[in-house]
Amino acid sequence: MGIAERKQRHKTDLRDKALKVSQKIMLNEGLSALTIRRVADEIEYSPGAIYLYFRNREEIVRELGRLGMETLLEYLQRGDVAADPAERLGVMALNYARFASEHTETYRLVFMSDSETARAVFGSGDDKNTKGSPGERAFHLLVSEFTRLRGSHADFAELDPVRAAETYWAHLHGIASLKISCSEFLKTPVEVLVETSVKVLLAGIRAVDG
Amino acid sequence: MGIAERKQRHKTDLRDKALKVSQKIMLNEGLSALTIRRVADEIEYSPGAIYLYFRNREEIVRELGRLGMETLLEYLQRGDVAADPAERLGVMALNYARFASEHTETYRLVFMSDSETARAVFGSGDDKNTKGSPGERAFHLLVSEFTRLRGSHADFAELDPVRAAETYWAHLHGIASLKISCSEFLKTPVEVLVETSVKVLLAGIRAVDG
DNA sequence: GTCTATAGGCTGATAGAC
DNA sequence: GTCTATCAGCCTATAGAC
Repeated sequence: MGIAERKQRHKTDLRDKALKVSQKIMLNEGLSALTIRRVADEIEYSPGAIYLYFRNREEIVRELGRLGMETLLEYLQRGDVAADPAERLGVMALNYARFASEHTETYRLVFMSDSETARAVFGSGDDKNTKGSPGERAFHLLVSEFTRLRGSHADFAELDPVRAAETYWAHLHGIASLKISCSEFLKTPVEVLVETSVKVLLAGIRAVDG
Repeated sequence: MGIAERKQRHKTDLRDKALKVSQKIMLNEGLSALTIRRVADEIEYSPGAIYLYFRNREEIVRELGRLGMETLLEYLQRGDVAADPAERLGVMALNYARFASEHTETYRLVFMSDSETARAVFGSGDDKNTKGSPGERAFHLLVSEFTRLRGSHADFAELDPVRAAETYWAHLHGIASLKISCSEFLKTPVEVLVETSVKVLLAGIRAVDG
């Protein structure tokens, strides 16, 4: 079956290559610069050939979103260096903001465009993956950290982990996305905003739910 | 000069008419359905005629954003019914979320697209308007409310109004925009999220800055 | 089977007739 | 001031060459 395998390999190679140049185009020139013709040019094939590997442009974009969410997951998991749950939440918050600033177009694609894109990233992706989509796993990281926080600090005994994670996420997303779309009007630097917000949120959750 | 005035009136009438149908199209079918041809059809003129009243499609979109921000300003000013600064901040938060859910496309346009749109709305708009752009005035409402809060409650004596307003805004924007782009994955209803967030933020600010 | 070339239908924007 | 005709660009999708 060497020939069939070689052909299959050739096919996935070309698909991967197309995805890589798509990622490069999005990073350097923004999502709107990502056109079928452009991708085809870049990998030196005709526009029509792209449709052998992707159903349409949307599928390329969705794939880029999924890849981006895996990167975000990696960023968040780096928070594991800290020992204390509260401290870990702080590190995760900074890493979240760092991801948004280092992968602006990806962040915009996943979290700031229409719900369909988000659904593709959060909704059950591969059938094989029993752990859920990258997006779900990223959110679960937050939830489990709040669960640990509840267990380790008496002040947080009454905290609802899912509710707290959503509040936390919403706040971080607010900072990250305002920085992207209204940067001139956020006078405070993002890092400062994130760090004070982490303090404020944890203190507030302790005072309200504790 | 009656003739010139009549012509001028006719011109502004047509421009207003074009803006109104544009607003309607954006509301009902989304911004992507707003095309020059579509607007022209609706007001029963040829596509080329649109360019007599607007430099290009971008100018129509910008105008829609500016009009939307004036509406947001009205929503926020309804918070004045409450007597207490903290209570007013709560009402403003709910009205902010309500604006986002009732004017989703406008909200997305102003706060979730590229910085250029935001700049058009926040940046100094009309030369005549000494009070600043609608966006700046909306933000100023928040700042002055936090200033009043600082003056009226000893617990908030050390609060930085601008910093607090940015934190507050970021959080509200986070909730509103996640609801728009990732609605399936916010399990908690927006109103609940906003109300608990207001409590958490005020308690947190009091604990940290107070 | 794989890929090229091209058709057909959108879009924004402009030049020139009337 | 308005319209028609048109350009250039994007997209999807497919017939047919190799």
